[in-house]
Amino acid sequence: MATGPFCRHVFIRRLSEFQELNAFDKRALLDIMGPSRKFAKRQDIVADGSPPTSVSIVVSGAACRYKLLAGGQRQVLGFLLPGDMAEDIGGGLSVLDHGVSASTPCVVEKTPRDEFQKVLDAHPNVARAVRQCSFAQGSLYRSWLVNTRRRSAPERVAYLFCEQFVRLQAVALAELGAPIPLHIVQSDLADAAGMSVIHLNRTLQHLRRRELIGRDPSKLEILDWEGLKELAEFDPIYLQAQQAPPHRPAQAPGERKLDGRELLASS
Amino acid sequence: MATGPFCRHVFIRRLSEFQELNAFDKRALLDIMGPSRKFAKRQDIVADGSPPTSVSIVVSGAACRYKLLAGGQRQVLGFLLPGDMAEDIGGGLSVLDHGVSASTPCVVEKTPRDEFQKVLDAHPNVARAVRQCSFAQGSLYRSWLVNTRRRSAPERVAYLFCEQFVRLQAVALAELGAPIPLHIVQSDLADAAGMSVIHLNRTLQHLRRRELIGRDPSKLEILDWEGLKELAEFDPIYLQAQQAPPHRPAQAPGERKLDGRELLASS
DNA sequence: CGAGAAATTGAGTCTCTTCAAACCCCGTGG
DNA sequence: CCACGGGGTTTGAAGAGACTCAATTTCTCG
Repeated sequence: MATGPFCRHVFIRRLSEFQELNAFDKRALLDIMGPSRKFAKRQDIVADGSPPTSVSIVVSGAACRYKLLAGGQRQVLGFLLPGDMAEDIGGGLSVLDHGVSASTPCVVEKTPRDEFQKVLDAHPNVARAVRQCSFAQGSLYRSWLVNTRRRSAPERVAYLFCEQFVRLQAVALAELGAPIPLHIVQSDLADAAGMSVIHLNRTLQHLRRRELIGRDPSKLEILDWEGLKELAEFDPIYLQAQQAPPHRPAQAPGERKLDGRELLASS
Repeated sequence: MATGPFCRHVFIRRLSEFQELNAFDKRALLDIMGPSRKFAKRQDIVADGSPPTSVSIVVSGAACRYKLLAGGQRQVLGFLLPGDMAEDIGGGLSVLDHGVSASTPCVVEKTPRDEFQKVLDAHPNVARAVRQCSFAQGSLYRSWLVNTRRRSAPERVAYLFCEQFVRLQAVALAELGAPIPLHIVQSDLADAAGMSVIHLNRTLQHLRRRELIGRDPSKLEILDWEGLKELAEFDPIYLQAQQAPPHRPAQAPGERKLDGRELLASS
């Protein structure tokens, strides 16, 4: 049964990290999920300036939010991993203020925004979960803001790696010791860290020389997690979701809380 | 009557920009509003690392979100104007990831977080409005992220001025032609623009020489709005709230929509 | 009127950028 | 099988912007 505690849908798993959902909540969400669609590397999942008529949920692969500037520069605003939503549900803007494109091949589900809105109105638990998601986003933005402006190039890059690793770990896509198949090109990384490709390259060499990361440019291998965290002043608190606090509306019979172990195991 | 269309509470006016609220919604909000409290300039309204047990709403004055770094540096993450909320309501974090302090003397209302949560669960309109507020926050963070990393010092500062002006205008605290009594010290501005005070000072002189802003350091006088916008590549779309779209639940009798003119006039 | 805070100026240094070019890996077509 | 080509990566060198340290002036308020 799709609404059981081991629900496989990555989006519902994500929401459940923030807020316990009952069977009706899950059912309602599953009912409105759109068909899944594939996106090739570099393809836009949602274009900057398009009207937000749907909500896109990344099911697999990685994507990035970005903004192009007049000078042709590109700033990456964040990465999306499985379970993340691309658009704000019911955001006030009539058009999107940034684009989202696939960093690796992606599978995405698009749901009409109105359907989603209805579920939110009818299901306070879901509304809470989405609210918390959006606050978590805010927290992420804040950390990027600090990181991007206040740290040196090596620290900035180290920070990105730390964050990426922890987030990947949370969706069971990475673990310490194993190299992470990050198919992100240096120019993407440079756009995220806000520096030129040349400087990014030199920065990577610096991190390699300090034996913090591996030498293979095609993947990310963390050699010294503690050292990387220390260099980046990385503190993962801001990434941690409150562990699904119990809640007000009647709980559906047979439901129980997922613990972290199960969440990872079921993916 | 406090719940009428000309409701004077700045927070309800703010929410109404995003989402039309009925009399019950407004009543419920007014009922839980905490007592107002004064904060002196520089005083913490909420401290970094404190548990988010309440929701603080700025009623008058200006405040800023900030984060202190290990090196003693401070990054300002955004400014709060009347009607803004300091904490995320029901964010997943067990402690705040940043502090909020008064930039000018402030009046703030603190409401217990749980009360707020209950209103959100029971009032989908309010939930929508808050959701949209939080998305608007996200939009603001994104623009800061771009601004902070991709623009030169004069552009960055010009951008901050543009944004501040438009936001102040939205709450009827500023208008073109009149100098704005911005009691923000240069060190705050420097922390927001992410540069040293010295460099900020030189940047201001640069903007003055170009006759974009006035020479008085104690207030912000915009001499050439168009020029400032152009320099900053400033596009205010991201600040615009959708103009209170009509909505689903039954509208309370006697209620009608506020238009922008009335909103400003009633403040 | 004095003291401290805020704003301003000067000088030297370093990070990061830009421009330019070489390199390397890998898939393609001759 | 190998030259060709192109994206991605790496290297070199010069210059601009921003930072730090240090000192001076101006403002503001008790």
